Amino acid sequence: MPKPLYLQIRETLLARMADGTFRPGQPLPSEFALAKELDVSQGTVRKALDTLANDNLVMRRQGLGTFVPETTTERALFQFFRLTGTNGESLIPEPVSEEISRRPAPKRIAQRLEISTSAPAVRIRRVRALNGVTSTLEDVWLDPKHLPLPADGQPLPNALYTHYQRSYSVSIVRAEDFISAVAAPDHVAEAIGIPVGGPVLLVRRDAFDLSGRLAETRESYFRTDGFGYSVTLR
Amino acid sequence: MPKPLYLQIRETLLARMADGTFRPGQPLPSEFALAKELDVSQGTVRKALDTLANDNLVMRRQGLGTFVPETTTERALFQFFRLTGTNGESLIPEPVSEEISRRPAPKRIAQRLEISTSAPAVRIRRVRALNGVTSTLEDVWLDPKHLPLPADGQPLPNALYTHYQRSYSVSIVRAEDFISAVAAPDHVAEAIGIPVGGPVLLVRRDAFDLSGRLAETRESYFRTDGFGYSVTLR
DNA sequence: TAGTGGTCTAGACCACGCA
DNA sequence: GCGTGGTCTAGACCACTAC
Repeated sequence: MPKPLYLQIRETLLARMADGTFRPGQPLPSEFALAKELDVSQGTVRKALDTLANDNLVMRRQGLGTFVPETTTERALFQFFRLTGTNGESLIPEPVSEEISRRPAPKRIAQRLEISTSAPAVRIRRVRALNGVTSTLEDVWLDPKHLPLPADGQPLPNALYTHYQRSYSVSIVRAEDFISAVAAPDHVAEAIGIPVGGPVLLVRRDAFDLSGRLAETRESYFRTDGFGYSVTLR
Repeated sequence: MPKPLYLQIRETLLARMADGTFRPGQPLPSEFALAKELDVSQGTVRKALDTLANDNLVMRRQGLGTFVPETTTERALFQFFRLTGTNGESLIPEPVSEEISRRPAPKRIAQRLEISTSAPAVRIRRVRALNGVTSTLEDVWLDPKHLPLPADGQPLPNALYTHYQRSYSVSIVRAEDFISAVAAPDHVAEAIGIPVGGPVLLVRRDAFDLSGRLAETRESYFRTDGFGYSVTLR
């Protein structure tokens, strides 16, 4: 019992995005061109493209074409940065400091990255501000075999996802967040200017690329006076 | 410049769900029947139904029909209860205590419900347990003109949304959560057995019905040792 | 067997962006 | 004016459910 045609087409198109045949920012061939090449009707190609557009995996613009989305800074912020002000206004994080190191990952991180605790992993520790107030410390962990990351000392873009895509052709398309409240550890409290043990939001995030592979895992601490994590369920 | 036909059909069908012409648990007329009645092609009705199904506003089952979803307990838990264990397992809240009262709402609540701070509102204060551990206290606030709610002393179902639908034909279809970390206030700490001032997750939720109207607002405190709020972004 | 939604096709016309 | 995606239609056949 094979999958429906349009889902097979979807997989084909996704594979071409993952392997670089279709590149971010570039248009896909037109519906008719794809239909002819893949030997199905234009309506079936359309249905495949519709499901992809629905998952934010392509962007369609009438009169222009169907595009592989670029992980622009705006897009990364809009799609994946869920912190808003108390009234729902969006916020833009401003860099305060960052530090890249290579070190063995703690067990819980190593497990998520599926690497050994003795192998060195890349850790990016960033402190950022919201509305001018230093309010977040986050540790991003990467498997260097997958995302080697730049030499130390080189400044990172504010939006890492943009950088993954441009430098390594890794497009982040899905993130799973696990949110809890914890007492601020010493280094967090110091970095973001709150009392040790004060309540902070801890967001553990696993981010996945086009092929469904885990690309990074991060742990972000936020002070939440004046803002919070917003999400809509339907 | 009128809306596309299929969106007009969508609105028509939504209106019929909101006004009770189509009732929860009941099937809609078939695609062909709707097409004939509304004088459009079956494909257009299908497209309207597809968008509704995509938003979880109808449920389609091949060979059976298209149904107005019932807010079953399972559905309410699956769709709107985002607390999971550390490894992502779903959790089922068990009632510990509840107390219904009518009282003026604090200003921030009154503003969200769009009622006056002097008018009495309904407050449901519930304490619930997860995995046998008392871990959440939540205050649900209602506008009695919209959802009068049962006489005191009468037990409430564990899932309020089910009750709203059965007793008042109010179907909750969308919720907006705003999540922060706070120091546990006295009454929360006492209720869920943690130290006063310890970190707890505070989830403020606005829940909306089929017609887009705010049906309730709630503030839930959770201790997050052993579980957390899970969400997937794409 | 009858009726439902699911897939697939084919073709017409519209709205938009651009040269 | 041309090519793109967006809407709408019509009809064929498949897969599932109920009786």
